[in-house]
Amino acid sequence: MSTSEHGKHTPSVTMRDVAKAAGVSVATVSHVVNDKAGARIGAEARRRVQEAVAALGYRQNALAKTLSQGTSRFIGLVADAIATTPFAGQIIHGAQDEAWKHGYVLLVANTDGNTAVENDAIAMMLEHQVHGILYSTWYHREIVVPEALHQTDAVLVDCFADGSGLRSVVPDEEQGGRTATEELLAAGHRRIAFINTTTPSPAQSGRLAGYRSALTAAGVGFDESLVFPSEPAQEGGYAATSRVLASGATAVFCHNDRVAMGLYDGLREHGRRIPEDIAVMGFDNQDVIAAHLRPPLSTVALPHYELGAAGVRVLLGIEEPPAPSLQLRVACPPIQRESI
Amino acid sequence: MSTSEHGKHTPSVTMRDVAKAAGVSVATVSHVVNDKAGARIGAEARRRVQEAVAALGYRQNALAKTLSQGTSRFIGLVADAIATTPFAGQIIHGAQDEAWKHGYVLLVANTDGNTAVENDAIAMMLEHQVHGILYSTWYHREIVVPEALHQTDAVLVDCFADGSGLRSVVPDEEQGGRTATEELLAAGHRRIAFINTTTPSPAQSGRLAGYRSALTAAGVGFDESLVFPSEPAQEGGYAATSRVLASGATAVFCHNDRVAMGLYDGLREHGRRIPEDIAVMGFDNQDVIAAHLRPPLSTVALPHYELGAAGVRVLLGIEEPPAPSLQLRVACPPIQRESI
DNA sequence: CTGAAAGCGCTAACAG
DNA sequence: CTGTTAGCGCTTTCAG
Repeated sequence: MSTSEHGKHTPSVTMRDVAKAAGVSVATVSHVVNDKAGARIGAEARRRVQEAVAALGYRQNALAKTLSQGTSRFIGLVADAIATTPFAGQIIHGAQDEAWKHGYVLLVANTDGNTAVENDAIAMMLEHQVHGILYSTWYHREIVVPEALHQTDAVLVDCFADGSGLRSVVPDEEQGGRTATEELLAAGHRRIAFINTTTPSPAQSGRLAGYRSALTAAGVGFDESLVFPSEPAQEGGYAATSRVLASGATAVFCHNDRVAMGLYDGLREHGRRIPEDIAVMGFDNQDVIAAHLRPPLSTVALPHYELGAAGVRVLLGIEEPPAPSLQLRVACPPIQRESI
Repeated sequence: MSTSEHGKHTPSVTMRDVAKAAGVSVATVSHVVNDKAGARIGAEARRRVQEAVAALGYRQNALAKTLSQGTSRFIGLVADAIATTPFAGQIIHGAQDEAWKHGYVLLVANTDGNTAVENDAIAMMLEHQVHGILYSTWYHREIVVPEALHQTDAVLVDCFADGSGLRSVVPDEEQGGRTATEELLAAGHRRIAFINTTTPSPAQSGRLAGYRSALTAAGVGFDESLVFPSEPAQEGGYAATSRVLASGATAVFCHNDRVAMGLYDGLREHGRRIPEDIAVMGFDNQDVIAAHLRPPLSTVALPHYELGAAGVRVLLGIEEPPAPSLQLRVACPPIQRESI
């Protein structure tokens, strides 16, 4: 260790240093390090520059570059809850991968849903000259757009705000509900119960609509008495067990994996085997749960990674949500395991 | 909508614009917007500047500022898996909150454990003049440090590399194991089984050491035959059930919550009630699982949020890991629920 | 083919 | 108290 403390702090080799070492001008260096198209640089000069770069360990200063070009390579991601759920992480992951792919870098901020923090976060991103902002929530819902968001290009991820004029990317709840139901139908079930959440949300109405449409399309018909309300957690699924059993259903589509997990418990207590006696379908594909229940739970995945990735694509103008909703709906694919 | 497309793209009001509008120089503007200590600015001038700022909607350009000051406000976080687990998100969250608190901004990158990506990520961060880098893994382990990391200030989070000279922040596995065991001891148990993982890791040895020391300290003594090997997932806990039962233990400390979840299943099949017939203690406090098992699982929490936060504190020199290990161990607190 | 020079938006002495 | 003036590291015409 030559330096004191831990700081290997930037001896900062600049372009000028490289230029001097290579015996050329900074303009030339700039051209070779950026592989400028229109710039015809002599083989000899180019070689000398490259050698100098290697020798000195030169690295561009992305900030200076941004300043001089006037265009930044940052994309901001403000989330209401990075951590409350395993899901949020996937959104970050998808956004980061996609941003990276296009040469952008992600600036993240967590706000815990606090409006003041939210505004600060957005302000900070604006000061950093972000190209745009991804505003995401950890579960699909309608939001009221923070005022500050309008000062830049923004796209909503896993949330939406009708009439705001903002583009958004959300999971296709209806298609998801339909898919889940179709899986059960395909296994031969005709009497399919649906334990739905009592919380009003796009998930509640969308999944129900999907369930209904799949049933109808299969000529089975929708039976109101087969849908059971429940809080969207283990406790709710457990509590719904006897009613579901009493309905004579041979399969049950649960609003989410946690409900399914509770139902598993209830079913077991009633001595029912899954899937022999009754099939169970979840929703969300919450890994820690779904993949490890016994039997592993068949479910439908919430495409969080894709939401994040699609968010940056929309922001960069690579993809365009259809008018008039300006919502890009991304599919929720079925995950087959052993509960059907 | 006045502008075409979605771009409210930076009309960019600069300091010069403000200066002109306020009839002062840019230096004056700089002083008032930064509330410079030593700068005595007349009340009148200050007011005019503030008005101009408000009127024009001026916002600092953080990048230009950085460039001129030579010191950036970025902290990089490179993670091997942002999303694979609910945990990683908490590290980001903690790091982000703490960084923010000190006026820093988090730049995140996910590498999926891919070395090439890792180096690119680090290079990118260096180009952005980060103040330093937090290198984190999603489970506590020893790593080999990417070469590039040595080119800046770095601290390891949830991992370590003895002899690398790098400071790290890790969970205190031993204290965690001790705490878990003590909870069981406090409930009056004397014959306490331990289902440990078969995977060598700081968690494996640390939790065992803690279990052992708690037992010894309580005068109960360590009994090798009470520790059962298991893969660290539901399946392992389930499989260990009969052996555990045969041992006559009245309580069992599981290597993690997932193992506990599997054990719950096994115990139920054997007709044992928790905690009446046998007490169960987990580890990790994996929310989706622990809080919603029936009965809710008592466990010990892995302090991911704190790891992230402490990581930035160490990076900023606010906290200093003790030599010679250079490891800052953060406590794993017990979470009491109803399985004991 | 290559170099000089003018900025990008802001800060920091240093003069007045 | 406030304005001038150099840069920070890089890009980008525009000459040569």
